[in-house]
Amino acid sequence: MTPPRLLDENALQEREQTIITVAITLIQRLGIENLTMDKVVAQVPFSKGTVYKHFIGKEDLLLAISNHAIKVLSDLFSRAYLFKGCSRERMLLLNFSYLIYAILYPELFQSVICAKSQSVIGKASEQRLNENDELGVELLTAIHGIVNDGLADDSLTLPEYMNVQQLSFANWSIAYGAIALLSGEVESCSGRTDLIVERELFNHSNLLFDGMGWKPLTKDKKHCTELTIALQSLFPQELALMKEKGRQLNFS
Amino acid sequence: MTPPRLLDENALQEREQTIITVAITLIQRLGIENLTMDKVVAQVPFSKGTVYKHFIGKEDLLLAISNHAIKVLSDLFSRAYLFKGCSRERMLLLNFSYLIYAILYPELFQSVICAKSQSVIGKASEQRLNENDELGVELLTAIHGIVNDGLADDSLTLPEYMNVQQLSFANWSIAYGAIALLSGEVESCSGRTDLIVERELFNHSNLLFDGMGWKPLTKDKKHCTELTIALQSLFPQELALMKEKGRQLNFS
DNA sequence: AATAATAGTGACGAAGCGTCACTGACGATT
DNA sequence: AATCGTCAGTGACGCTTCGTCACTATTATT
Repeated sequence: MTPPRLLDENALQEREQTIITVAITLIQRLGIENLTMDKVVAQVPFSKGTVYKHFIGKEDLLLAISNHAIKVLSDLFSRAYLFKGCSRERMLLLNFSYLIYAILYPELFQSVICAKSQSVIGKASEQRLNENDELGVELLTAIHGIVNDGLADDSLTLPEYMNVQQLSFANWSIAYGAIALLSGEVESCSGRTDLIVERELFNHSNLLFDGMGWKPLTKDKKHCTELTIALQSLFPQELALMKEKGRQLNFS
Repeated sequence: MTPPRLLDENALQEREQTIITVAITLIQRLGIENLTMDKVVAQVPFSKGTVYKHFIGKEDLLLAISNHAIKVLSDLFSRAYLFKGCSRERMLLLNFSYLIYAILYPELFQSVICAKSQSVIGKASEQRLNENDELGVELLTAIHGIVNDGLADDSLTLPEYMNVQQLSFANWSIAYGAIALLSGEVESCSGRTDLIVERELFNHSNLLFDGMGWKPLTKDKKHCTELTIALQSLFPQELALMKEKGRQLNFS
């Protein structure tokens, strides 16, 4: 006997996306700490059992949200990667695309961070973890690409004891540090009076790039107005959205 | 009538410390995600009600643990601050003291990060939040101090658009980024093959310091052996403990 | 119509959090 | 010595959340 095929793959995907979207909305409204499966189920046109067909548990759903979030970020990264400009400028743009993302979608940014914790990873499905890995690699690809371009046109030289991966990671790491500590309503860093996340990200990036000898150095060229223009051309919609939120980037 | 004084302040403090210690042990054993008040109560010689006299909720206990953790870190920081050496070397040492801390006490490191989240902050007691602020400032004091020493002896000059606080924060931020992404068993950063936290921390720190123009620059002096020696003299016990754990620092 | 296999449901058990009505101990008062 | 008032301490209980599973509904095949 042939087992009846009642569910098409497409509808399944769609339903999964519905659940994820609802969950993200709930996180926006109530905060990630108040997300419960019961609330998700209540907001969704199917029952608990069905939701649990898609996600083996709350943590699996969280990781799915994180994966969705990484896809959104990935899009911003690739725009920075494809920008026509010198490599150093593009890397700075990439860092700022990360910032824009963190400001515009704080709930997504938070989900990704939250999903890194052992408590989530330990309970998510194998498949979703694999997807997470792939997406992570995809993100790094953009960074690697820019570093490689810098090496190719000689505006950047590898320090003797560092390879491309390490340089790329250094960039990711400093952007992550500044944004995680300063962005959002997270009371992350006491004594952080007068610290403005976009300004610090700008400064940290330039200090790092100067330290790498990534040309043009700050002493030869102020990257400030250039960045403003590039951001405007690359992320017009996003900046407009931020303006609506009453948030404008300001690095003087 | 005189209200009977039956409880002395000292015993209260001691009891609170007992609870905190037990909770930390539980976190070590079971992971922070599996810490429950019931388990703490079961391990402690007094009842739930009494525990809740000290901590208004689970989150309050978590913040108390975080505060304890910061005190431990503070001690390491001040040792780095008091080291006899040039300012740049001391700042590098401070960053490494942070790393040692993260490796030696991963549960404390994790508690601090965890306690930054809105879900914890929002439910902790006012008093404990104040203590947290003070401790945070204390931490930054050591960093500020080293930066100021660097400025005083002219090995470091403020970039025109940055002040002491910003420079200090830059250092904190890059150390945080590297350690948070690479240290511990947190599956934080996919595609992180071949990244070794101590080596990357070493590199990021030096790139940043070079970018700041903090003398002596890497091109004039390899800071590698110097760091090894200083670490051995400042943190002999800690390094020995790490060795016991089968973990040695390796930045080549 | 009967059957078989899958899709979907929601009541329920387990576990965790935090409360509150109660117990008991001790000093003060009579 | 008896009574009272106050406060430390207790743990059973109510509430919420998670995730399961026995059951119902739906659809394709015979």
